[in-house]
Amino acid sequence: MITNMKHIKNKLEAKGVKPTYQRLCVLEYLEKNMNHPTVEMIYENISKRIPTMSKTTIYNTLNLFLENGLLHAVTITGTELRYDINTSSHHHFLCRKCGKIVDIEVKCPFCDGEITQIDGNEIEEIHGYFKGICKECREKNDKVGR
Amino acid sequence: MITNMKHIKNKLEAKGVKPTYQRLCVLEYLEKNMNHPTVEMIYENISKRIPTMSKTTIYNTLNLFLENGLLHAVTITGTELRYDINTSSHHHFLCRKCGKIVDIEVKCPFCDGEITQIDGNEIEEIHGYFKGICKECREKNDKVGR
DNA sequence: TTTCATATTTGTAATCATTACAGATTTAAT
DNA sequence: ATTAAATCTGTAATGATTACAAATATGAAA
Repeated sequence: MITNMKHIKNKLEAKGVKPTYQRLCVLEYLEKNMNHPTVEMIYENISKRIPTMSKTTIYNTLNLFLENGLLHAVTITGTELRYDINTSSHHHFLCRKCGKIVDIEVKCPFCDGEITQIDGNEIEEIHGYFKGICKECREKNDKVGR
Repeated sequence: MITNMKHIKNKLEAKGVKPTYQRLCVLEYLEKNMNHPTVEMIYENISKRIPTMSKTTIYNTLNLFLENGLLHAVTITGTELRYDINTSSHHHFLCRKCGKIVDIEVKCPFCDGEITQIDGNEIEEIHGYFKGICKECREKNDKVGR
């Protein structure tokens, strides 16, 4: 699947965000890399193409995208924010061994948006986080143990 | 309800943690303040009683408690860790207006511990985070708007 | 009780993620 | 082409957390 720049541009304009070159690059990276990258990962990659790219611009752009609903932030590690282009309702799994974050496509009673408040608290966002050992790390561990 | 030091001491010893004075104070504070305090809040309060208390000791102690299952960490804000003495299965709500974190006692399919893995990933921890406007902020807002 | 090894605490410095800010550059309309 | 506004850049500041080494406390052995 090829993510072309025209599609990226349309996506920005549809949300009322002016499509600058830097913004196009950030959004394109996020569409190609859906592994919930850190700011550092995004910066490192885009710096190769745009050597003058500033990390501040990455932060500004990501915050702008967040405000306009182009992204979701994942706070699962507690020490850094991860970014997720997949804004549909889903949960996340963090492996405590390799640090990988994977999407969890699982139904929960809150995902469908039917429940709008709990105990009088108005719900705008729902985040489900699982932590443990991922499939790959478990299999790797089994081999070593044999 | 009075949380006496003897009970705190027993709780530490039951988990194999040597009950030093600093550790007793941190655990006592957490039992009395179940509003998911930050490190700063814990430090500020205990400093009043123990003026020599070091923030590093707070961090060391909290990490020790985490390792020994005396606490849970809440990563809901993304920029700081919050600490929760309530280690039973429950979820959290963060108000984007006042920043308050409240416990959400709601049943979800994962809370009961019956589901131990998803897509081959072994689940050790489950965290449910809701974000929105809390009951108090909503009511306050209604009054102003009238 | 003294001695000594070990664990704990303390304070400072370092690190890492993020934001603030001001100057430089680009954009878009006139 | 001019010019005002928006955007980008780089550095400095902030805030949370950890690293580390010196100081202190603890507990067992003599």
